[in-house]
Amino acid sequence: MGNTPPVGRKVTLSDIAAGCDVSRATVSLVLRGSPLVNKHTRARVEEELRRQGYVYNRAAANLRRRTSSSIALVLNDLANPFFAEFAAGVDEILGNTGFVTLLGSTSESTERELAVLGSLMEHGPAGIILSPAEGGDAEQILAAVGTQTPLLLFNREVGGDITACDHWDRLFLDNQHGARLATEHLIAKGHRRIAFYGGHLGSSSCRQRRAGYVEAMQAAGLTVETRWMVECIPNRLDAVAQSEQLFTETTAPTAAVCYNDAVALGLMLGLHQRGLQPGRDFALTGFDDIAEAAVSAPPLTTLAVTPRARGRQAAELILQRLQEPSASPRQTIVPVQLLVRASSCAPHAA
Amino acid sequence: MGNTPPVGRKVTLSDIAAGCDVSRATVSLVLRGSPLVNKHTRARVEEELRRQGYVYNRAAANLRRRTSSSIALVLNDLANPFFAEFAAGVDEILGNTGFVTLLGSTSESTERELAVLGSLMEHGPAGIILSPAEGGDAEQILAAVGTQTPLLLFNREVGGDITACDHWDRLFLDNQHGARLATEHLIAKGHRRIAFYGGHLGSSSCRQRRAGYVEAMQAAGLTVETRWMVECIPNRLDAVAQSEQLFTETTAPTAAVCYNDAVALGLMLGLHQRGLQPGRDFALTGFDDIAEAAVSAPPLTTLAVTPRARGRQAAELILQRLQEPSASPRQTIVPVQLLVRASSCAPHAA
DNA sequence: CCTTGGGTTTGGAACGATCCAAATTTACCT
DNA sequence: AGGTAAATTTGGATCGTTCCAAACCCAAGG
Repeated sequence: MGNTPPVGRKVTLSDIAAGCDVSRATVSLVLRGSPLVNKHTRARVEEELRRQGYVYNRAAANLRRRTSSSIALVLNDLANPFFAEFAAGVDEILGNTGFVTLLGSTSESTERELAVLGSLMEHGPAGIILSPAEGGDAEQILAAVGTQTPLLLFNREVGGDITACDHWDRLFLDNQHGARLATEHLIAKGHRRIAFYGGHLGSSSCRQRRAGYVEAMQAAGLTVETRWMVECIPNRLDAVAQSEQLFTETTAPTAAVCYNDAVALGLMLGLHQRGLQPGRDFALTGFDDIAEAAVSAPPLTTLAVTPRARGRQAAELILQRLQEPSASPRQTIVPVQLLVRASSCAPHAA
Repeated sequence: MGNTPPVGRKVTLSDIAAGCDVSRATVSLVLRGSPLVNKHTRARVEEELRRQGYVYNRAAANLRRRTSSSIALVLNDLANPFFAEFAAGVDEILGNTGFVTLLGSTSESTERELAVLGSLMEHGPAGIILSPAEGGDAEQILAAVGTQTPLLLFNREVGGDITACDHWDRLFLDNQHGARLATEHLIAKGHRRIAFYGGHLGSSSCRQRRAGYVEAMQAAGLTVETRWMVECIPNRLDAVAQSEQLFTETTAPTAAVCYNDAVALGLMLGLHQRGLQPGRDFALTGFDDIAEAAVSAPPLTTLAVTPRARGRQAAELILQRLQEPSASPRQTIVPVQLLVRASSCAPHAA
């Protein structure tokens, strides 16, 4: 009874139509649950769909309808748990909405970022969520993505002539306020010689966190020593390597606001190597609240940014943008929360 | 000079053809770098492509050519650094090869896994890399992905009737041997009362690791106490909660082989709470070598699995499969390497 | 018996690319 | 100039779906 499904080739809507003797158009209506089609034909068609194991070809449909059902997610560092959580959040929402996530990881390389964006654009995503690589150029990115596809910039500002991109939506953490909170917390603990440790000036988040630190220091009437503002690659390894820079002079800082948790954990190791015990001889704070922060020795005072929730938020923002393509661009700054743990002790010996 | 690019609509190959007075076919040849087209026409067309800001529509091309340029990557837990690194590795290779990664994260839910697979299949991926959720059913997965699309199973076996899926490629860690190495190491340190801590029996990797543990214990003539084989959800939180189970009897173990690093780190916390110092009063080993393992207190002895390299390998395996669709299915077991750190001390007091 | 009209169904032209066989131009040789 | 081979270009069909206007069916009403 009935034809057999085609071999080797995928089952198409025409196969179904032929299989139960109706037109392609009718099958298409059934697939989309149109109320136009008669109950009995619908049943017959649905049976045939099952029988032949039909799978919908969304690419073909998208082509005809001039629509898209994918969102590109381009991240500067997927391996970083912060972004991995973020990606999980994005995918969670997109999956629920019938969109599919096109992933691109740039490993912090701007050339690769452009290549990835170019490649993803060829798949015609409905929108783009981009956490840019450091040192990227706004105009180049704009050239890669065009003006038709809405883009949500996450986490970092991008370099170059930004005015050309003022129609992009933005989702940023309140870096400045977060760093200010951390600094104020250390000041309240009694510290006066406080460093800002780690990060690259190339990234906007680092500049913003430094600004928050400076703000708090000045508000408290404390002097900001430029030799206590140390740059390093924001990972554990370089953070260990550069840590000695804090102790070159006779008067060393007693505390440090660190660019992020990875840097803070690296600094802890560096302190140990100098015979200092973090959380007793030296106070420090991080940023991100990665899983490790709660269980390091000592547990790390840091700023919670709930990356998974940020991912969900980013997905929702881009979906909203698809609803209203011409609404004015939106910049969202999400607050961060100070989590006090044992690493931010009072100064050891006065 | 020349027409203006169309507004609102995307510029197509026909626009270019019209813009420089050649046929669509010629433009198509230029795009694909065919040697057939004359130098001068090529230059003219390329200029026009630039001028109008053309972007290739790969979906349309794929439709016509009956090909695909995407690979689906479905992971049970993207937020886990192990899988995040893996995903980064996959994307690294795929990106270089002109494929795009369709991401799907299932959060360890089998219903969601089926939904995600179904949704991704509609986009017609050339292949699938799947790290299945716990407790999934082979036949259901097979029904979702069909027999046309090659699938690479990563990290875990899947439940149910596997015989139906023996054409799937597989990439697994050598869990059994890894756990055996860890256990032998602890035995060599002088331990005789060794527990196997954490993981779910529902997952094949846990069963394999337990098997390796049992193997080593029996080979050394040591008894395996079933009350020292404790299950827990493989995350830090539950690992802390369940840790007391190791100490219910008068004779407690002096060491534990842990299901993975997260569990081991949780157990460390649990030990602290009992007043035991891991790496001095109690020895333990992990599995995975997550970033944290090297810097925990004490640093964790564990099995390195280099997830990023696994990701690259998975991508390469699936690409090979696309080259030779009918080659016989391949099962790859990758060796793991024991990294000895301070957590695996000798027994404290005999 | 013919009309009217709601409920269903349908052919054929899109969408944006590629393939293929055939047409056109150019180049070269007697 | 004429003829042939090589180089280049091209129309039209096609991939799997959706849209649209038109066609079909059947019962009720005049």
